[in-house]
Amino acid sequence: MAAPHDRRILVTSALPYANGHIHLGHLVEYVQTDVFVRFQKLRGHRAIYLCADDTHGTAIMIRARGEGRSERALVAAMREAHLADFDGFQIAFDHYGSTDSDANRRLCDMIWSRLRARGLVVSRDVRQLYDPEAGVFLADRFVKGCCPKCGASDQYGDSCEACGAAYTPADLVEPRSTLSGARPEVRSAEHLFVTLEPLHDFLATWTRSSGAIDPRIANYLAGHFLGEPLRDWDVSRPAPYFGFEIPDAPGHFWYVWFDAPVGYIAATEEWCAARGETLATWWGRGAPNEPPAEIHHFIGKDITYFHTLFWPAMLEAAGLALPTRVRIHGFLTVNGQKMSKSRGTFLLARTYLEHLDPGMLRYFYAAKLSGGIDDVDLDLDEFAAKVNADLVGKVVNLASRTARWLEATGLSAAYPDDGGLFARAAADGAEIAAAYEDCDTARAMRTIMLAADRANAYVDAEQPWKLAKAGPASAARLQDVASVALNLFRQIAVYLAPVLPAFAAQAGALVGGPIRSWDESQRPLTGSPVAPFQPLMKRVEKPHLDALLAAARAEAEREAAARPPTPVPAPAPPPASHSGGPTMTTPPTTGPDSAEPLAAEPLAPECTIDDFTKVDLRVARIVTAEEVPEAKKLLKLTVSFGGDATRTVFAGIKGFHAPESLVGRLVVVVANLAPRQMKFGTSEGMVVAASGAGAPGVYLLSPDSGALPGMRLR
RNA sequence: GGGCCCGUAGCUCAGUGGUUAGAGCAGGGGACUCAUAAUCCCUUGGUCGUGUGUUCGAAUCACACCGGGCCUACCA
Repeated sequence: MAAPHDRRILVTSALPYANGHIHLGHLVEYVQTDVFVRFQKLRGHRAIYLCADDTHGTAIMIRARGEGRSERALVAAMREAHLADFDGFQIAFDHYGSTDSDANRRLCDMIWSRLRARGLVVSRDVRQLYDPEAGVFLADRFVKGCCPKCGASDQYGDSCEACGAAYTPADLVEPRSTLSGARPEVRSAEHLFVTLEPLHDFLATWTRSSGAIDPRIANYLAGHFLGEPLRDWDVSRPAPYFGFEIPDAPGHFWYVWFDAPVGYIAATEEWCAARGETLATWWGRGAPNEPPAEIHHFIGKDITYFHTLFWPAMLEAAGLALPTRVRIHGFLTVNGQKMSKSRGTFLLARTYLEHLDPGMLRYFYAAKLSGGIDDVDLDLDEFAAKVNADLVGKVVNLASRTARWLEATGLSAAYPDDGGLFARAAADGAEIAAAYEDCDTARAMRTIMLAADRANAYVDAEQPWKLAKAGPASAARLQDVASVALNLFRQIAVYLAPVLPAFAAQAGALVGGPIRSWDESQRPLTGSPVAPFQPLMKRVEKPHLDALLAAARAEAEREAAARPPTPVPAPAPPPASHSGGPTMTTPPTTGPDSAEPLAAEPLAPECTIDDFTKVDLRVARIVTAEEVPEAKKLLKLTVSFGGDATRTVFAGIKGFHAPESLVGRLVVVVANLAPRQMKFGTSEGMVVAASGAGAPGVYLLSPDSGALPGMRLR
């Protein structure tokens, strides 16, 4: 290890695929990585945390097609969602790129030409199933048919779930494309391969002796891949493919797994460009006066061989720095089982954020992760018990039971005799730091909680509440006791800061200011003012967990309902009895409102007041309302903003509101919406209405009586 | 079928050759009342999966078996 403050540490998490939202399983890795990076920064090292969206490949292409938009539109939308989720969980990337970037294209090109120059690229024809209707080659999972061994129907192209037989898609009986239903044909196409066998010795040595990977993994690789000649790696896909076209092989695109890890470097380059640094500082192999940077990859066990064989092979061939360490973790289970949509345990990041504090999950993961590849189980009862006992009962309690006595006086001017408690916990810092360094956060958390236990015992023994009642004679002693307790509290907050950044900030606001350095755990504070105590964390209660699971289940059901590949028929118009207006369909509510509508449609990402004011909402009066006979859902309305300002608006409320009942009533209109040419005329605005899960219908909004057309909503 | 990991108190785990095996949570009893029914003290609870070895000494090492998990499969 380099001198303590001389380390340059580049850290990555695996790139999330732009085909889906972030869930709690992903977050095991991002939390683990973020904790590691925050720890390194707190220790004063130069650490950067880089990640990116993984955007290319067939799955994205197919999904974009299905949604009737471009791949880039899909990818851009998913990026926003990913970033909002990460932000919610306090995952602090130094840069978050995309594999669909200019930097990535250039770097892929660079690495590719170096592979070419070393003669590692070979070309060969591959016979693959082709969907003549969709016009694409089919990956194994896009083909279904009957198992050639046992005849089971509806099996995927690689293996049979019924009898376990393995085969190739071409072996399937009565194969069909899951994209179009067409019968695939076998076609031959040229593919480009990276031949890895020339790097066999290098990989055998590197996996075994570089220290980058756990010996157990090295053994697995040795047995599984390195015990025989390495197979060539197929890195190209014929058009059409969403990705980068290979410059010296027109019509061929780099396979998504080729350009994905290069995204680590591309993100670094973008980060460097923004700060005037050079890429070689991080991915170069070092110089006499500049040793190479440390590179730490955090990944899940499912992508082990990409990161321990292909990736180092690419880096070696390209003359770039090799990973210092590949950290492999297991999967997440919930209540002891795989996350399951039908059980309601498929928990999306944003669903969690709507119900619970992200810090609690960060702590729970930290308390569970010990650096190994075992799966992590999120048992919700255990989660609640652990978070409540440790964070609320022990740590937060320390401040909440003593801070009030120091609001007036601040901390004692000299650190009082505490029987060696602070010094002991300060000495524990070395062990805690070693555990963090090792990604054994479970050990770190255990050690920290022991300090919290000792601190609470101290408070009990000193009985500051009695000192408080004893009056001025005991004031100095009271201040001393509380000063010790708050110092021990802040010391713990420093140790927990990598895991609980928001909590650490609040602790700093209470006493001592922002926590900037690990060293702050080594010296007690004296004389500092103490702010009024604010609640730092709420206990997890059963209803919170029940609501979370209910929301997850509702989400899964909503998604399942939206999934059928055949176009969903337009909803049939409801019975005419619904058309009398909003009052008829809304029974008075007595008990608590259902959680269903919100659960089914989680809140959108946060926006600013500026975002909101871009939308000009006005009160308007409906002047005319008429049926559009050919339209299934639309009514044609003329609305007035007062005076002679009127607009023609098509509103999707047919069947829920009789036209004649609408004339004269006040509604809310998006007044500055861009005009939209529709089949039946131009719509010059949008009438605001509510709809969602839990009840059918579309509900118009009405202002309180007295509002005038043209008034703005704000 | 093969490989790897795990099996310690009701639960989650620490302890990996050396005094009567530990912690947190849960259970029981008590104290306190400052604190988010939080905290503190005492306490119940384990033939350390089973068996056989190695050793002066085994939860810890070896072998076999039983049970669980992960990975991978007519190739390690």
